[in-house]
Amino acid sequence: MSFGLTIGALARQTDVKVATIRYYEEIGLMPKADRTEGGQRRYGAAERDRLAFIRHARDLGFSVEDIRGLLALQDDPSTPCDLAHELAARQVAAIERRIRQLAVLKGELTRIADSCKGGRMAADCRVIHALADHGQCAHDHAAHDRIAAEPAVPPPTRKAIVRAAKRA
Amino acid sequence: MSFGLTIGALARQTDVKVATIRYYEEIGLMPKADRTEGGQRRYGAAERDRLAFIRHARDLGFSVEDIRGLLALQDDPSTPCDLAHELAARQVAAIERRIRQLAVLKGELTRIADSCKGGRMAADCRVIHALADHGQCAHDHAAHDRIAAEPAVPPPTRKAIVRAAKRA
DNA sequence: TTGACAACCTCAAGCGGCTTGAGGTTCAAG
DNA sequence: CTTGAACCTCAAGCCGCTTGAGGTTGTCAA
Repeated sequence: MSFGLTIGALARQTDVKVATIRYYEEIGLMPKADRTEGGQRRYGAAERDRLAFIRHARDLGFSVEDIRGLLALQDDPSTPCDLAHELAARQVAAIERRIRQLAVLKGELTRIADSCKGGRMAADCRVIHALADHGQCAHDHAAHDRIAAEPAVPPPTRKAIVRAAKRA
Repeated sequence: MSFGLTIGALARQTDVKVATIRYYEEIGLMPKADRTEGGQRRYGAAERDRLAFIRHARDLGFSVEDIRGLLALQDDPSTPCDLAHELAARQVAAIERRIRQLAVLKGELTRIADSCKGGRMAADCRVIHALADHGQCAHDHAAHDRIAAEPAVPPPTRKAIVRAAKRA
């Protein structure tokens, strides 16, 4: 089964950095790896697949906590997959919100920048003035919601997770 | 000039949290505030305007470091405003990139979620399988560039800034 | 067998941009 | 004069890693 992949080889295959793999082990996303006598990690196909799954889900914008849930599903394939759909749907909705927001911001910024073509002094610069006065804006805008969906159940703190992972 | 605004009143007027205002003072975005005899902060119109400027620029997605540059321009209105335009243009470009990425992600996720309508077991769930296998994806996707533009000159570390602000 | 050297190891701290909390002090109204 | 909301400082926490120091292992050629 095991190919005896080193952590570096695994990193190359999955395009996940070495330090990140160790981090995933620390927080319990990846299992504790087998070790050589000298203490170096060695991985097999199952670990590679799991890491690829994580990588892909991260690329799609899922939070680490979301991924914990998705991995639990994958680990126990007899449970219903409604959770996976709910997470996916929330993620799509969050992405849509974010796209709409960004479109508004882009319009605002473009309008501001176009209204003053540079080369003049800051005192007369429309960019500066527009930033100083939100009243000039065509829309309300607030850029800072996050993409990740908020979990229905308040999750354990990160410190708690790291600690739990260390105990286990 | 000074209305003698308390930090709480300023927070309400600008929609910036009290703790955030103190943080901005710590990192030197806001000047050290005047204090009452008892040591409480009091603000005037100039500070309110500056904070509104910061708030607005943050809403538009500018990083704190970008804002430092924009504020310096505002503080010295005889300098040319090319920097402001460059920052604005970079920000627009970054937003466009981000929107394109998110559109790809959304398409991918929607396709995945639609291909399996829930209610079944995780073993057969397309969402789970699609996450496990990037080969099923219609596009490459990597969600994790940031919106903020990278500065041309490597900036001082954050710690250094906080320390410098404390010395001053 | 040995020596070089890349790749590995752990542990601690850093990044942005705030937020939260503990534990204490000030201020304005009644 | 007393209440109590609002203020103060300082430290630590949040996410999801990344970086760095300082030391050890594994592999290859000479």
